Amino acid sequence: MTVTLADVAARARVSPATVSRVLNGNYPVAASTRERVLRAVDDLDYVLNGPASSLAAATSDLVGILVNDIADPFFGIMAGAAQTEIGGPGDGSGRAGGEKLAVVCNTGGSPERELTYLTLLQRQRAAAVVLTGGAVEDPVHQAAVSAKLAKLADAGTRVVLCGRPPLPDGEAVVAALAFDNRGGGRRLTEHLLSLGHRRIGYVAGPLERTTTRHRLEGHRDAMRAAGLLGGGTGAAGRPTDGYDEERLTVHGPYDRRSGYDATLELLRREPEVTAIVAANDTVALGACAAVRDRGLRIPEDISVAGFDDLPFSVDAVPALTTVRLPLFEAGARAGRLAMGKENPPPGGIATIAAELMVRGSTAPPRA
Amino acid sequence: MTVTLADVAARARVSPATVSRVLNGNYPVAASTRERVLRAVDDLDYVLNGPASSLAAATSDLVGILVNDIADPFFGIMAGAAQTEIGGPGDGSGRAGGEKLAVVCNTGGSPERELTYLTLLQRQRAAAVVLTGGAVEDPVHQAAVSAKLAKLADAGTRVVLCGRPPLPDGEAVVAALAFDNRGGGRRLTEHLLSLGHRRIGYVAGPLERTTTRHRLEGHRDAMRAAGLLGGGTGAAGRPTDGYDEERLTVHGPYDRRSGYDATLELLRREPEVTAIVAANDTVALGACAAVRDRGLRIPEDISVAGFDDLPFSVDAVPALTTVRLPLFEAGARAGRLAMGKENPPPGGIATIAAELMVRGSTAPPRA
DNA sequence: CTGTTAGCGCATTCAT
DNA sequence: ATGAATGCGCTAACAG
Repeated sequence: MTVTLADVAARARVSPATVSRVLNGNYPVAASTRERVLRAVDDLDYVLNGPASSLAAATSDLVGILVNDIADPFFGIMAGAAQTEIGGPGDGSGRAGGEKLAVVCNTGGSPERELTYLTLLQRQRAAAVVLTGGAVEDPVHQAAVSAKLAKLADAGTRVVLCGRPPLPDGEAVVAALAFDNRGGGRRLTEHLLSLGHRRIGYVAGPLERTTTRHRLEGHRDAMRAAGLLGGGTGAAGRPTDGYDEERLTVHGPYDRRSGYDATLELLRREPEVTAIVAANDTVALGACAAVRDRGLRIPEDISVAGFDDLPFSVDAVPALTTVRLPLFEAGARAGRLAMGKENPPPGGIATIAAELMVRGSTAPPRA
Repeated sequence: MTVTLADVAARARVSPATVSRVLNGNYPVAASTRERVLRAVDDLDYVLNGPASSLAAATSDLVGILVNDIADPFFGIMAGAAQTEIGGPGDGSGRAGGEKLAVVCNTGGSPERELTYLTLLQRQRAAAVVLTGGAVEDPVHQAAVSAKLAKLADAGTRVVLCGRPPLPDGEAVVAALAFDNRGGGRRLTEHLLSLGHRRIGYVAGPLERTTTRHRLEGHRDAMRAAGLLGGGTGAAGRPTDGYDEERLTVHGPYDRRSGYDATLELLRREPEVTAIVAANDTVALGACAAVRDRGLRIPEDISVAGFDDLPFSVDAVPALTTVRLPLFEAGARAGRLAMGKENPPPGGIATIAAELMVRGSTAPPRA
């Protein structure tokens, strides 16, 4: 019923092997016979059987891109950029030549689903896998992921990390592109400190996420350097200077609502807060709404800052002070790395700079 | 080197067929032998070979979700919702049982890439395909897509449309979930008219897109009913009542920048405009920025409205008047339809209602 | 309930 | 430059 390679071969009066060769283009074929074959393909409307092809070749043209939340532009931008590099521009014929099938898989931030997708990709003998965004820090899960990635790499799958810190045992990955979340977080808080803020509330992301931790650490680095914090991360705790960091930190998911609720909570705990730093721009938007609903002005009464510099942040009112991450560039680079179109950075690890964007949502505190 | 089903069979002292049966669970197997097989699978760390399995079974567990722009939450929300229904909750084992691999493919709005992805999915013998968002109206391309979908359906792939109008020849699709873009557009403009607006600028989406056309038609329906428009779509043109619709309509992509630029252009063409209707919320955000940059207030000087009611719209300042589309619900339903978990609507077509959300960005024009 | 037997459709040796 | 033959790893009848 369905037309196969043999049918094409028969119609073109060549052997199946020859058809295979022109389709894959990895082998010299006389121009005339190629023409004949191609015509037969079109005549018969033949479409290669992917599974059969993958079985015989022991590899597929599938490339998986894992994201934590597909509804979040943070991931959408990276994934889209990666897909651009992987899928190729398309030849316009719709015939789908040597293209890779770049597909994005939404883990929803769930470790189980991440593992499941990885297994599914492994099962499909994926050509490459790109993991985007922060990792869950649970040691058991991390070990499981590392083991899975090692197996994937072993089977010839190229593994690339984008916006995620390198693996403890980085041998399995082609490259890791990590954002400088810590440095960005530090510079953002330094900016607030330089404006004169001292009581700064922090709406952090979900617990046990590398992104959350690094941004928060950057914030606390800056606070500590300003003498506003007691014992630092991992250091022996000594009494804090007037208020403790835990009280001014609230954790929650990376969404608008979390920013809203957490900000109300911070305002309740510490009415004297003059600035709110949010885990990311989406959270910051929620924070802004909460501040306004409490009848306070931004930035006159309270400064608010975000992270990522998503496209909508510049249109917020007032425009959001934030930390810019080159999401598109990083995603595109990850895509090229996954395709072997670009050489990995030295040591397989690259840290991507984060740039402070000062805009209207931050200003000196009231006297 | 790589462990196969036969290895598992040998270790469990059963036949390969039995292993296959426990793995697929579609066949009665004694509990004791199942245990034995499962243990062997774990011991050997066996992972099913997807291509081989798909080849033999003549179907794969891949489900494709096509989106126009993965960086746009409009698509991200639908795709994420669909994926939730398709991927299943994950069994937590990471072993990946009878799961489907829901993957999203980003066409970037390009007809060629859409076709390419469809071919790739066809090649993979995908179990189902979900097409989201508006379609390109070019007849040649539409015919090509229809033909491709017919072939997919023919090969047993379930095709579902989500947020896209039904195909002319709808036989190929399981179901089409269409948004009532026209009705939503009409009600939005009626709202503005009822506030007293008469000179309304329209920032439309890209040309030749169903979504663009339907929303614009709804707008013009309302304008015409109010006697503010000349000859309508397809009707014989008669002189318009004071100004022509073309002059108050600017087309552009569905992005922030388009909204910004188009709004400046509208303001230049017709300084007396009292309201701007944008193709969607993202565009509306750009429009707001342009209005402000021109020194005008929202909504006192100019009202602005969007479409979709994306999560950030309620946090805009002032909150955006818009038309709410139940993106998540629609995506989830499309996912269930694709999995055959839900019965198609009568005739395979369902129109999904759009709800007007009146918020702070619209108000009566100045006297 | 379990084993045996045949392919699924293609890529790839090895010849020629 | 092309053809012939082999097997990739699994599922699906069919037996039993």
